[in-house]
Amino acid sequence: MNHLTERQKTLLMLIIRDYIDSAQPVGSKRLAEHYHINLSSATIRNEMAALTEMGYLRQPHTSAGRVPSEEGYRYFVSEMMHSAELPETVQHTISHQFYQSRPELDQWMTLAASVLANQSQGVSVVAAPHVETTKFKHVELISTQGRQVLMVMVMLGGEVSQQILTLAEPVAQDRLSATAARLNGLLAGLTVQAMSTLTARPDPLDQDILLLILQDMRRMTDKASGEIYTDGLTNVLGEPEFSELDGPRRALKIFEEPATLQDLLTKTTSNSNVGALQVLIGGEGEYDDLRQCSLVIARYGVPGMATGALGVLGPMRMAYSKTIPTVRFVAALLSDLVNDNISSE
Amino acid sequence: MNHLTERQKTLLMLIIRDYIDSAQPVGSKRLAEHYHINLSSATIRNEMAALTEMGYLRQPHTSAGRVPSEEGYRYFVSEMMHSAELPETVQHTISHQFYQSRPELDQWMTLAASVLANQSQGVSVVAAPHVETTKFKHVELISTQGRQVLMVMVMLGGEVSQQILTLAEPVAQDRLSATAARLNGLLAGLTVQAMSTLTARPDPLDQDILLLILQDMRRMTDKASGEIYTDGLTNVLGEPEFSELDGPRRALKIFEEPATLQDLLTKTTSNSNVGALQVLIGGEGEYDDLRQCSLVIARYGVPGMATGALGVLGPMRMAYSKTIPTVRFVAALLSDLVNDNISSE
DNA sequence: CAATAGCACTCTCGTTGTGAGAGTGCTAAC
DNA sequence: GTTAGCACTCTCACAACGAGAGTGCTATTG
Repeated sequence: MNHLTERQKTLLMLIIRDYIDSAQPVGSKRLAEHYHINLSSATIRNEMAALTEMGYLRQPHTSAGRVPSEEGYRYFVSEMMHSAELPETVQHTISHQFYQSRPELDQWMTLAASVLANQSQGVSVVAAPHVETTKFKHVELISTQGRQVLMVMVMLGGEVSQQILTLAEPVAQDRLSATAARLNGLLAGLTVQAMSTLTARPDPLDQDILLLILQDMRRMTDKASGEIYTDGLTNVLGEPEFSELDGPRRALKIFEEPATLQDLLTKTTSNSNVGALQVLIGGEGEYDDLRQCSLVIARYGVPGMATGALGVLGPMRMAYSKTIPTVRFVAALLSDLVNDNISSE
Repeated sequence: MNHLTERQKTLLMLIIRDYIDSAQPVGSKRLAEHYHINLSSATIRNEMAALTEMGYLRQPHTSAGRVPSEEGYRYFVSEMMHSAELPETVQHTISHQFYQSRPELDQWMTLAASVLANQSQGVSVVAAPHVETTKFKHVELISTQGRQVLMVMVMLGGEVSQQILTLAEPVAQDRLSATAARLNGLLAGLTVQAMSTLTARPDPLDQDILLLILQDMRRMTDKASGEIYTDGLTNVLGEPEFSELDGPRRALKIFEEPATLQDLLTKTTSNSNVGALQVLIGGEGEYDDLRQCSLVIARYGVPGMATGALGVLGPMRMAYSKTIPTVRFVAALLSDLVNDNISSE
């Protein structure tokens, strides 16, 4: 595959770079003039023909400039992947924001989404970390009124789930506290699997709550990760390809279906390790709604403990050179934060 | 102002109705043919000229049909306001969804946003109810690791706030529980005001936590309502006025600035009672970004206890006849739910 | 033999012109 | 008061056309 001469390589890079910020087909003459390569337009034409032949470029119609093909972008990105680093000043600014925000998960998620969207000028998606082997830590039962009880569950990783239960009949706070205390002793450190093998509790209230806890933990394990945070929708609305075609507009529909989004994030990153970046260009033939878009995703967190995914969606000609390092950096940052949050346990 | 003859009235209604679902200027001939009024196109023209004179209609250019002006929409809406009711079957379907969902606030909010968006084909906004006189009920302190402590606070209305604290030094769960118990006894039922008059606690940990509780309750009171839920963005993206002009596109920017949205919701509904609907047409001269849009808002909840706001944003020619009853119905439904949730206290 | 200059060819795009169609306002007749 | 008729205006869709940009190919050059 990699039978490109050095000259073809730089040419291809230039073309893609130019197209990314002009959004218009780039021709041989323009290329020869704007960038000081010591080549005539004719030579460039020959090379361009070759690159087109090889599938890296495409021409919208006979006499227009060339436009990168998906293959072209892919090549471009693979070059970009290793080299690019976010400028130190930007790194500092971002870290600073994180460390001075309130140390809560949803603050971090929102911030991450915001940073990604601003830096990349695309739409950002951040999926909260999912504790992979959820272990029970603590439950609180708080009577709020009549028959309604607030149940707050804490997992070992710090994940919290709250739920309002409606009991068959009113129960005093004393009895609730006693039940909670007994269950805390019994369940501390257990996984869902371990819990399901327990024998029935003598006290019927204990038994009822136990079942609810089990059910809730299953629910948390089932949905791959918690919530999804998004930012930057308006960034992309202005792009030329979004105002004309309605192809890319369909892509935005994804953001209204959390389930689909979840699926996409987890599926595409499940086989990649934390720290590795994945770039999905033009839906890769699989995702029809993303035909004209690209997606840069990374998994973050502590493998085996808690991981989440985050990424940026944009037009196929998105500013990869900015997006890729940003995604990588934010993923690393969040990994650190998650790690700090878990490690002492 | 209301010097319209009966005939002008029906004509105006017909024109607006037609424009709402055709999105095209409506002419006298079309009107005479499609709807069986016993009038010739010439007569209709005369009436249309009169309506234009009075400011209810407008013509994009000399020889095109008429288009409703903002004033026209306003008239239309005021007629609609009282009469319209949601069909019973739809009412049942919606109620059903609510009563079979998990009885949690954020489930309800999400559902409300979804229902509003689907029914009205616009963008929905739902602001969680804000407990107006926040009263403390209960606090739990749970050691999660080292120096970090999870604080869960429950308010009388069932509102919950959780926060992770980092203490100066590790504290055992026993001591945390004791502190929580003491504070629960001390603070139960108090408002922020009442709390601030308390004298300092003897135990330094108690005192620290007390301050944090106070701070957190202030935070909850300050931000007018809790979170904002949104749905249906893609509904509106397809509308003709959104694909051409970028005026309305700016309106969507609002949804990325929770603060602005908050402001809009609270400001415009603060002087109206729960149950009353407000329709903002074309930004009413105040909101520049909403120039080409309309907004149907209602306040819901239990006045004096906990109220929130909800609404639908759409193009100026939105389906008011569906949106208005839906907004009213969902507001009433949420009011009931909030009421049920609070009343027994 | 790779690089280049030159040239004929192709395709898009913005402009201009034109005619059909839709809608209006006005006046005169019912 | 209502309507028929008519002249007028304006938009919109379509066609023609020329400028401009870009290409591929071939002959020439260092």
